[in-house]
Amino acid sequence: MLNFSVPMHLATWNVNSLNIRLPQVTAWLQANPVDLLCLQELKLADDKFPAAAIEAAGYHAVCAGQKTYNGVAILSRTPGRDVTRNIPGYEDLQQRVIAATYDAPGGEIRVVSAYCPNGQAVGSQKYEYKLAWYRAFHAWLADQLLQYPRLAVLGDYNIAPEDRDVHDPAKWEGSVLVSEPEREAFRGLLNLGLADAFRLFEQPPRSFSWWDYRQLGFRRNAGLRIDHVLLSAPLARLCAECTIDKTPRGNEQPSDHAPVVAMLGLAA
DNA sequence: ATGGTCGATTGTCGA
Repeated sequence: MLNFSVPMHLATWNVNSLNIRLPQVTAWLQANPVDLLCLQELKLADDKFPAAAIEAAGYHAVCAGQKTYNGVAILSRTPGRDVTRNIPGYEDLQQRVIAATYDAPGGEIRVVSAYCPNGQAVGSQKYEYKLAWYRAFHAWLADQLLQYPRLAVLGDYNIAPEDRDVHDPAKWEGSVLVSEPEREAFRGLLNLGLADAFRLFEQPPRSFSWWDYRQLGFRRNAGLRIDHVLLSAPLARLCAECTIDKTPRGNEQPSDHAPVVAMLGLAA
């Protein structure tokens, strides 16, 4: 018996303003024709979403935007359905979550694009908001997993899960993006049965997805790995590769984040 | 040395 496998590429990229980064997004898609791209930090309202340019690039899109801050989208080769915006039941004016369902070989896949709160500083109000938001996110993902066994949650988690995800763990110890309560929140998602796709494979040491614009962060590789692809067990079993594409971080006028790409080998 | 750079906005905040 022959077993056919169809590759499906899923990606996530915090673009830090889709207005500024649109040409880089379409150029990246041309060079990396992924099946699905989750975007974060659009920083534009829904009526300003560049739908025509995205369609011209060959992608459908669903988005949950707002002026100035936050905003998420999912670009896809095939249209999404059953779109969910925000975390149901969690009152929040900040547009941080969008989810949709996609047809794929072997059955439908549920995809979440998330821009998790930054938290600003440990002990701040924004930090407390971050931890509360993560509790709501956790509960909702538990429910999503019951409805959708094939679940992929991609985005900017604003958490570096382990010290090997930090360029200078001593310097960062205990600070926001790295603190133990945040890492505990991240591990809580893994304990739902989600796998960090990047860590399913051997990876180059000092692999990061975000570098501060200041202090020549990228040139010094002074970064953090805070952008993640989490996969439910049925998808994790099919995951054959997960990589960070540092190329666009070297562009002129880059986003401070790099895209993360996961490849699934789906049964035809 | 407590800054530094971006983006959205036009003061200053958020990251």
